[in-house]
Amino acid sequence: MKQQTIRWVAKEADVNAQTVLYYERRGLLPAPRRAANGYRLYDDNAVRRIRFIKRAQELGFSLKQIAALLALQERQGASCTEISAMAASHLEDIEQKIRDLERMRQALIPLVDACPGKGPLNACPILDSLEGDE
Amino acid sequence: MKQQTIRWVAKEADVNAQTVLYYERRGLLPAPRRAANGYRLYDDNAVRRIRFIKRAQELGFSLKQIAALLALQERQGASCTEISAMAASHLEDIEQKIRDLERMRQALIPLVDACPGKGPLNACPILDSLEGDE
DNA sequence: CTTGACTCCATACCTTGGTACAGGGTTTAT
DNA sequence: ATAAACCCTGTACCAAGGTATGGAGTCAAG
Repeated sequence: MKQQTIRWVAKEADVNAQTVLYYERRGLLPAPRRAANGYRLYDDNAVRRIRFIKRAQELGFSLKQIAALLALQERQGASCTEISAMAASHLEDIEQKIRDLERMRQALIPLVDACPGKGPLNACPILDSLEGDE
Repeated sequence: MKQQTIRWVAKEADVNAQTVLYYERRGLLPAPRRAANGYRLYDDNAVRRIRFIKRAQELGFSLKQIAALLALQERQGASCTEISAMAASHLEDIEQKIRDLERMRQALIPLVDACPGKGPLNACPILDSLEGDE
């Protein structure tokens, strides 16, 4: 398991080297070992850790949540309970966002449909709606 | 149509007075008339304008997009075409976001279902998935 | 031995939609 | 006349997830 530079780990995990530093500052990556010259030394574990972060981001987790997941993962004697709770809560957040967007969509569709796409603005149903014809 | 202070317009439109200033800086509200002492003077049009902004925000439009909508609304001789195009494009953005969230949801559901919610972490399907069992 | 590529650290900048604060003038009420 | 409450301008701050820049040290090749 040879130790490599920040540029190496960044390339392996397909992120920017700056981003690796950023993750370290955010507590998502542990402070790495240092070479004699002060350079950071990374190994495969660091690559795996960054890939973990990326996958969690793809599932919509924020870096803050991911930090919590990683902390749990590290903690000796932790059980699935908290991980499961976080995932379930995050799933609810996502479902809430979907509902919010779905509501916007349902409000927009009739407006887009009703708008002739030409003609004067004073007859535009979209603007009418925004101007508050309630 | 009597002229009133920033506090009044903020209260009428149900926003913070600071927010009114912010909208002015962002070009969403025109620079208002001033009283002799330099105080801003607003009328009902300003209230309507802020409410327009709020309603557009509820439909998911960004302030930048709203500024564009307002500019079109002001422009003499503008037609529905551009408004319609903006709304349609925004609707597509929303639908894309819904698809993205839906994808996350479909990835999360089996994980949450599979996780026993108790027991050791090394058997947690959620962490397994994030650790990259592809 | 010098140039280019890399690293270090610290700090600034970006977007979005505000909110807060400092330091000053004004207005209103007591 | 003085304190509370309001207004002005300009600036800084917040979250989130980075990206960029500056000045300095280091390392490998020609």
